[in-house]
Amino acid sequence: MKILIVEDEPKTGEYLRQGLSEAGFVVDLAQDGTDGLHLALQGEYDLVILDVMLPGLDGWQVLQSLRRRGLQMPVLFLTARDQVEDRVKGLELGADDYLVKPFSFAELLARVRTILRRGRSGNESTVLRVADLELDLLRRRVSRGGRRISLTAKEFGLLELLMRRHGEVLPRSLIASQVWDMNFDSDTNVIEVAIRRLRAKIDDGHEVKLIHTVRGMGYVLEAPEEH
Amino acid sequence: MKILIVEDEPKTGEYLRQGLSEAGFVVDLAQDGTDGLHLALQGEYDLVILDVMLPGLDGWQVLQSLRRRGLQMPVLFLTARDQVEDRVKGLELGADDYLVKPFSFAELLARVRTILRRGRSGNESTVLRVADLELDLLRRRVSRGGRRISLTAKEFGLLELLMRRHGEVLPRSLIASQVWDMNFDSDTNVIEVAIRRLRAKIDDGHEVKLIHTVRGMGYVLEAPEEH
DNA sequence: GCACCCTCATGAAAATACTGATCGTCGAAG
DNA sequence: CTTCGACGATCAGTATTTTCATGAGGGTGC
Repeated sequence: MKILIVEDEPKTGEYLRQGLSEAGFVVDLAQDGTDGLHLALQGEYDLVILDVMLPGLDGWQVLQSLRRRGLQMPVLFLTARDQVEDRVKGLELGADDYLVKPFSFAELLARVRTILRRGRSGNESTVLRVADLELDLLRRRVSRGGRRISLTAKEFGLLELLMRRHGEVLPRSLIASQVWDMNFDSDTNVIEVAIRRLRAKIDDGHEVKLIHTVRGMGYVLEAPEEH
Repeated sequence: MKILIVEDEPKTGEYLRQGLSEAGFVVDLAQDGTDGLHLALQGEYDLVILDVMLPGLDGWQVLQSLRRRGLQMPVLFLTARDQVEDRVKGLELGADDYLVKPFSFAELLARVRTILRRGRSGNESTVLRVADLELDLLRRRVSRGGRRISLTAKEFGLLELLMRRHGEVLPRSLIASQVWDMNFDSDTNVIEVAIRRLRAKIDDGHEVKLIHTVRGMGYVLEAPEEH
């Protein structure tokens, strides 16, 4: 899950980035409306968190531009205490929720999780399952065949992506941009290495392998066909 | 399921009413203690949410009157962060649980559901248990394996959070916002230090450790897997 | 003065990235 | 059908970076 934060105050922005990334999200941070809009237009975010008070292009203009260009990702906006009209305006423009500053990080996290869950048609569960492999998003735990497996943060993020889109072949460039915050830089093999480590934990010692390489295309996680 | 909210601040009350009714509860709202008590005495509520700071008849008096007249419905009360005595007092008077302001709506909802699920079960509800570790909210005491452990206020608050959400990995920023009132402060390591002190009291000298670090993600309290 | 809780500095450990070598697989050509 | 070449995948070992634990020092409030 990838989140864009648009917040001009560096300290707040940095803190939000840090906190959300501990909570398992991939986070980009833009310092003003123009940059924010630019990034958001790439369309690769699952959620945008938008401060309304921004120098230059303000929060509504960003939101408006996004919606006008057909981008439908959820938007959570941050507004000042007594600006009640703000929230009405924001919701009219198509925001999904708002938070009044100052807010607690716990509150933000709860909202973010609610919004992201909402999209997935009623699936209240925090557990992803493929065959006998389970990944619990909230507890941040993974198990296969009931046996607990401990993963590092990157491994967890990678597996989460593979499981969310299981059955789908994911190109390396996609993996690079979702799990790492990099645009594919061909002279590194971080991904191969990460896949290898993940395989060691997930597939080694199991008859049925779940992670498969698709030559020239990428990787896919799926339970093999029955015969 | 019918809930009564007693809250004098209109904005908060309205917010709670709205949220809970969206969640599928039937909700009544009283603006002061007298009205609240009056409504509650009709005895048709499954839960009462009670702000302790009320003009006129305060939360305690309402709670006390209810219990004295034999009404046993669960009561969840709302208290300020620094009023530790309030929490004890409330539990002593027969409330079922409390929530510290400011809280997130998600938190409230979770607490409400827990209380309604378990029904009214008196003082048992004031003790949190994980493995051989016990935390008594009412007496503000902690023990492990029957041996008493004395904690400071911060340590107690931290442990309470960890125990309430045991099994869940808690990001530092979440901990910071819940236990401290630090919402956007990143350059501090209070949490590491507090965890260390807590570990010294909870885990040192025990074979099974309950507090675990999850690198890059946060901390979790849980009993290790059995094999 | 005594708890308590914060900050700071430092070292250790873990996670991650990089390097370069080897291995496998696929397709083209014989 | 077989062989060979090339590209990508895999792997181990090492370097680097990030994160965490820890002990000490100092301030604050009761």
